[in-house]
Amino acid sequence: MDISSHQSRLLQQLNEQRRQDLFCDCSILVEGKVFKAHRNVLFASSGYFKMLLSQSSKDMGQPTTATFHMFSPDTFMVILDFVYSGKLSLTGQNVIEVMSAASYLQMTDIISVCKTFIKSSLDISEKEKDRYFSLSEKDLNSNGTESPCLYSTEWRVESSPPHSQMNSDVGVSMVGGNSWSNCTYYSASQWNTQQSHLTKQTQRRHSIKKRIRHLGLPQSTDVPHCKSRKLGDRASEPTSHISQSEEQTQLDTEVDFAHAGYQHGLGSEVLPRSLLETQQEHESSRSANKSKSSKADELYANMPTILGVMGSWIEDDVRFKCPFCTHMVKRKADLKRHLRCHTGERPYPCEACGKRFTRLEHLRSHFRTIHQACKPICRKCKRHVTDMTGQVVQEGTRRYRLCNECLVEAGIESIPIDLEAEQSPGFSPEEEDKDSRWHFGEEHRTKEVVEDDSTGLVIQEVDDSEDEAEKKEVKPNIS
DNA sequence: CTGGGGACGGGGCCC
DNA sequence: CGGGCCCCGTCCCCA
Repeated sequence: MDISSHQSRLLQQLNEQRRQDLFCDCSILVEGKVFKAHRNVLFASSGYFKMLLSQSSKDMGQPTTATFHMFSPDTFMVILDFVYSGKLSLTGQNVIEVMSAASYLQMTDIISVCKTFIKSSLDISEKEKDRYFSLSEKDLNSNGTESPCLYSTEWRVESSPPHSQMNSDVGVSMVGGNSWSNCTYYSASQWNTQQSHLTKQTQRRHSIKKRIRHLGLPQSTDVPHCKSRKLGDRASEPTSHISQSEEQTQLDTEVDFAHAGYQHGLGSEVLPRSLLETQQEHESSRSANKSKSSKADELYANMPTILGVMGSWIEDDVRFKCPFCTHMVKRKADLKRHLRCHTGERPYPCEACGKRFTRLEHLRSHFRTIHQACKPICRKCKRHVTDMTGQVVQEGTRRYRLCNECLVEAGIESIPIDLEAEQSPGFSPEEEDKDSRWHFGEEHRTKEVVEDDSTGLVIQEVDDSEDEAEKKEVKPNIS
């Protein structure tokens, strides 16, 4: 015989005990603030605590203390409230940090809710567009500079938490019939309060930024290398580990955010680099075409809404706030650029190596450095070299310069490369189409680098009928 | 293990 | 508004 209310009553009882500090056998220290909780509950709710507490299970009689520095007390309170109530209080400001913390604590339910929250924020933003225009224009017109009634959106999963410290002074109205999606209005004073909260979050931004990189979310970088992530910022934690589930969460999140482009892998698998690069090449073919209607552009198209949600006016200076983090920029275009780090899209693929970039300038810089050997410096002895005193050497798709001495020392007979004929991307698109061996568009030619074992040479194969299957002997492969 | 350098990402801002 | 430059921070590799 099941009594359905038993579970919720049990949870309520535990929550009550926690509030009254009854039978609490675990202390969690977050930036100096102490939270009391029950080991059993934490153990059952978080993979992180499961591991931590099972390691300290020998000391069952002793109270356990855990210390965290990577998220704020407010964030942990949201999570702890969820653990004891099943209710998660998410806002546009805290969702990233809550998700980051949940990722660290290995609480997949929270991560899922955060993902849903973010997705919903994008959906809802569309509906609010018209509303924003009418509001913001009227507000701006009324006094020229200030917006007396900026509004911000906040969402809550279920109702308010038992003792949420957030949003205690805001009015709530329903939006779109979504039972857990509320739109919250701020008066000017309330907005200031919110801004001070934001400022505090901004201070935390740098610490969270690193973690966000780990999440593969906004700051995700260098993904094709599947970099092993540094754990330096976690070294101070009681245990420093990244679980499989966190890894998976990162992947899932990345895929959800950035299905239009750059990916760690698919599903829960971490793909080997070779496969990743193959995928990236496929993606480069597809997404380069689609880059103009990319995720960032979609977000950008919704920008008025987002700005309505997040914009603020500081010292007569309009600034634009990113809906996904605390970053603010002065120009809309900068926000558009910034959004790419959230969507994960990299519209600029390097045709030489398949690596993709968020900006054309990064691609150019990469191409000059890696594939054009533009630096007149001997890679070995670091001396300055000229065309007379050194040569360009190719190693795979990578080119660099060696001085004549180092060339001899390495036993390489270099074959000069006409770098002038190989324009880097974007310098002169028309010329590029005619002359360059490596292209940064995607569909024109396919290039293969073939290693000839018999000669030890790297052959670049350019698939272009007009070039009569030009096989170009490039350089000795010195690897 | 550590420091230096290279590669890259991202922000500010000028043109 | 996009392109581009400069600067800084981070990560990784290597000596």
